[in-house]
Amino acid sequence: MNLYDELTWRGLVYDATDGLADAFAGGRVTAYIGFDPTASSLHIGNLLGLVTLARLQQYGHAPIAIAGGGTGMIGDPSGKSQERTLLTLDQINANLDGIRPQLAQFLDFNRPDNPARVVNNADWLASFDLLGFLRDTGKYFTVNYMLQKESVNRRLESADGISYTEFSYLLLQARDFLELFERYGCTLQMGGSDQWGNITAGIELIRKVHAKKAHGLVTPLVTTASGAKFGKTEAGTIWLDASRTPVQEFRQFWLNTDDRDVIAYLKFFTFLERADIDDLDALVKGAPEKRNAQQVLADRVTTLVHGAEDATRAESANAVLFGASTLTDDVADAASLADSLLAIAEDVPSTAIDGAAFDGSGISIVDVVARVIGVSKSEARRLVQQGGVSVNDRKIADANARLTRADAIDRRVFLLKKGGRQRFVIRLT
RNA sequence: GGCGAGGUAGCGAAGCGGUCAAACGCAGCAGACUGUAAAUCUGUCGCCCUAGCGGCUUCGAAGGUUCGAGUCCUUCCCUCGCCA
Repeated sequence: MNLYDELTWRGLVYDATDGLADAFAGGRVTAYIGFDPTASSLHIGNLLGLVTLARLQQYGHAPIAIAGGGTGMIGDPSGKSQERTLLTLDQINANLDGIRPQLAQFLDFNRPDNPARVVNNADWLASFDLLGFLRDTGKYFTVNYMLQKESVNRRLESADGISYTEFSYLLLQARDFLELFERYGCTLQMGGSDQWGNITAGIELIRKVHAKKAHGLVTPLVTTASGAKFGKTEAGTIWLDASRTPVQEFRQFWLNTDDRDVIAYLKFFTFLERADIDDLDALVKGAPEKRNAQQVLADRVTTLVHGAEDATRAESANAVLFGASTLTDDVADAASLADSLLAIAEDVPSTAIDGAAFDGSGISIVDVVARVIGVSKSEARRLVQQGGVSVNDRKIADANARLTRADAIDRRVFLLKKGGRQRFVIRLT
């Protein structure tokens, strides 16, 4: 299968310029995607672009990831209904330091024919002088053209309007494409569907300045069947940085994927081939409760982002945490169960509590829940009373209940469950 | 600068001077049902406790009127619209 057909099969082609398939077929294409340094870590909303760049490289094309140190100074109005808060230069630089290695992780810099590049557009954008920019870049665009862009137009109609700063953003991103075209022969820009306007502006600029044809390809917005925003959970954004989103939690996110989404995600985010994905598709349809596709998705994506070692650790930690740990009173079993829970404590949400607190009359369940889960006592009490809390697989619905050392598994560890999918290990010290 | 509208819990949006911790919707959380899925139904959704017709802090900010203010008055701040 050629690259264009593969991208199409995977559902990654939301829109593309005419002739892109021929361009792929005609030889090595240099392509880029820009990433905004809005935070010190990328999140899974950026993942589709990263994986797509990697896919491109596998087919022998040359990927460039732009870390948007320059455009980040301005703020892309695309997909935003409100003016953005400007980041300080210090913040941007700190964020760039965080995301650069993440970008690099997905790409191969050592391929002799098509090495990857990570570049910072501040390298050229920051050094433009205003008059020069207006003459060299601004002159190529009519305001009429810019006003027609969806990102601008929507904001014109909104009550908040759009600042001159963000209005200018389009020119900067167009300039990026031109710059990469000139420096590296880059002829393709990719991005999410909200980037189409920015991308076509760059294509226009290259056509006007060099009379050359450049291409654009945008991927669809990743959606969830339930209508929730992709990449967000009750806990917030799913980050690629393990210090922000622990590997175990990252893996859980993928494991909890809706049946209706899982095949699409496998196509988007993994390198599995068509036959394998078709097999999984059949499994989802035939035996959805086995969650085979979700398992594979979780394993593949976690391995891709965090490496095989951490992915395996997360998998085994979750196996213990969610395993059918029938908590018996058998002393030998208790000891081994306690051992296995303590062994995974570092990889899962866990809290250490001074064991002495459990002596005598012990600690109230509400206090334990509030402390371990990190909610107010009112909320902890509510959780308990609504039957949402169990300790060592025993539901505790009495808000006045207390936990003592004797309640602990082998007198040294508790397994606390909140609702159906949140579990915490409590170590007595 | 002038005129007008408005600022209420994460968001949206009600709210005759008393029974307003504040209707309702969304999001969230929990329960039932399940498959660590979805849908549906139910409950819940400021904080604290000795858990009660309990206490405390909230309705842009500060003052004031009143036995009592989200609701009235004054000043200030902010947002939006129209006009200059």
